[in-house]
Amino acid sequence: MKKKKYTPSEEECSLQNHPIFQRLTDEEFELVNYEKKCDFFSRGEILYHEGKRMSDFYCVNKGIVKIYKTGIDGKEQIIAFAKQGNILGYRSILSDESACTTAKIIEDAVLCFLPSQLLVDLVKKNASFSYEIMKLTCQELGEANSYILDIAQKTVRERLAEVLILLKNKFGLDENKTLNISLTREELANIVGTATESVIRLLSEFKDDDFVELNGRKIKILDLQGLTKTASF
Amino acid sequence: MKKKKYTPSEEECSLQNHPIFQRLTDEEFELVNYEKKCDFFSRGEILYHEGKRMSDFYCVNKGIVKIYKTGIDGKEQIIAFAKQGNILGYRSILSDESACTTAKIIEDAVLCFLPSQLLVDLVKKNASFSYEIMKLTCQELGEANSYILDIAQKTVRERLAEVLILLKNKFGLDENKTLNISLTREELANIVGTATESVIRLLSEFKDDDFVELNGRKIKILDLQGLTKTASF
DNA sequence: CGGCCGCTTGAACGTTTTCAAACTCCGTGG
DNA sequence: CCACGGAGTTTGAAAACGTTCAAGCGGCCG
Repeated sequence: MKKKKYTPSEEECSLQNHPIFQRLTDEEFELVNYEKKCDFFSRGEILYHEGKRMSDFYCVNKGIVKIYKTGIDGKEQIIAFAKQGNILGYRSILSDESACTTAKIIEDAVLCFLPSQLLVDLVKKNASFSYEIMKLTCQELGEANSYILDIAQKTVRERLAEVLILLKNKFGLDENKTLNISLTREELANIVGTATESVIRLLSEFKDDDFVELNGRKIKILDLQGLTKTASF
Repeated sequence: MKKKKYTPSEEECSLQNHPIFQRLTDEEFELVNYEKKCDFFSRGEILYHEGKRMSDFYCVNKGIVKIYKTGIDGKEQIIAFAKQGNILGYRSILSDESACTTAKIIEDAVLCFLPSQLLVDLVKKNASFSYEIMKLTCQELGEANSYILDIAQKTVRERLAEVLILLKNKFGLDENKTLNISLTREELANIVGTATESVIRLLSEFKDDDFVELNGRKIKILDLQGLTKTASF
C-alpha cells in the first residue's frame, strides 16, 4: 500500500494490445488516445465500489484486479479477475445501472480510464466495435451460467480443483510451474464460495494427492490431469 | 404432450410488443416479418439442446420456456425462464458459440423463430438495435452475478424464499394471489440448486409460517414481507 | 521486540443430502 | 367403470458434507 506512485510511461499506457480497440477507425482510436488517462495503482487500492455510478471504464495494461460482490455479512464473492488486455466497468455503463461489483487491485497495476460517455458513443456509432463488445458480454454470460451450474451442483472439492485450473488457464504458470497469481486462502475461498478453513484443508489434501505443491501463496501445479479429474470437467 | 398442434393466428405471431424490435427501421421490421416463422409448441417440447449450433433464435409470444444446463449426473440447473416479449438463443449466436443451455417448453407456447444470420446482420447494421441487445445482455450478466453471490453464500431456505419472490416479480400473481407459473417441486429444486426433498420440507415450513398456502403446484403468496425477510434481501 | 494478520489444525455442530418407503393423483387400457 | 401404472409428492431416519468456533503457530512490518 505504501509503494510510491509513479507516472507510467507512454508505452505502458498504450492501448495497442487491447483487441477491443482494434475495431476502431483511426480517427476513433485517435480520440480514445486523446481522452484516455493513465495511472499506476498499487495493491489494495479500490477502483470503484459496488453501487457507485460509473463515470469511467478501465483498461488493464498491467497487474491484476479482482472483481467481487459483497454479501450480507460482508463476505466477498469474487466474480472475476481482470488482467492485461481486459476492460472493466463497461457492463454497468452499457446497462445504465450502478456498479454491481467492487474492483480492487491485487497486483500492482497500470490502468487507463476513459469516460463512460465515450464508450456509449463508440458503441452507438461503430457497429463493428459494438459487435465485439457484445461478443465479450455474451461470452461472459456463458461463463457466468456455467459457474452457476458448478456452484449449485459440485462439491467444494470439485470446485476448488476447477478454480485452480481456471486460474492456470487465465494467468498461466511460470517456469517453475507455479501459478502466476498470488491469492490469500481467504480469496481462494471467496472464489469457490466456501470457508477459508475448507480451502486450507482441501489444498492440503491436494498436496497429499500430489496434485500440487504448496509454498505459502505459491501454488505449483504438479498433476493437471489429477486436478481435472477431481474437478469432474 | 398429446395436445394437437395448431397454426397460430396472424395476431398471435405479431412482434409488435417485443420492445427489442421497436428499434428497427420500418424497412428492417418488414424484413423481420418476412423472414419470421411462427409455430405452436406444447408443454414438454424441446426448442434446442445444449451443445447445438443455433440456426435460429426465438421470440416468445405466449407461454413459458425454461432454460437450463445439465450437470454431470444429469441433474438440471435452471438458469432462466422466458415469457412473452423475451427472446432466447441469441447469446450463443452473438458469441459465436454452441448453445450452452437447453430450452424446454413448460407452458404451451407460441414462438416466432428467425434465422441467426438475420440477428447478426441487424446487430452489425443497426447500432441502436445493437445497443438495445447489449443493454439486455449486460442486465442479464448483472443478474447472473447476483445469482452467483446468492447461491454461494445463502442457505437453501433463503434461496427458496428469494426464488419465490423472483417468480412473483417475473410472472405476477393472479386474482387469487397465486403464482402465475406452475412448477414441479423438482423444477423448483433445480432453480434453487438443491434436492427435491429439501424444497418440499422448506415449502411446508413456509406454510407453517403462514408465508404461503400450498395446493398442489399452486403456490399462493400470503406474506411477501415474511418471505422477503427470510430471503435476506 | 511486539503485535497483527494470515495460516493451520481439531472437534463439535448444523444443515442438507441421500435412501427408502408409502401415498396421491391422473390418464390409459382392459 | 375400475384396475393398473407411472410420475410427482411426502415423510422419516441416517449419513455426509461443510461450517463454525477455538486455539496455536509463524512470519512480516513497524
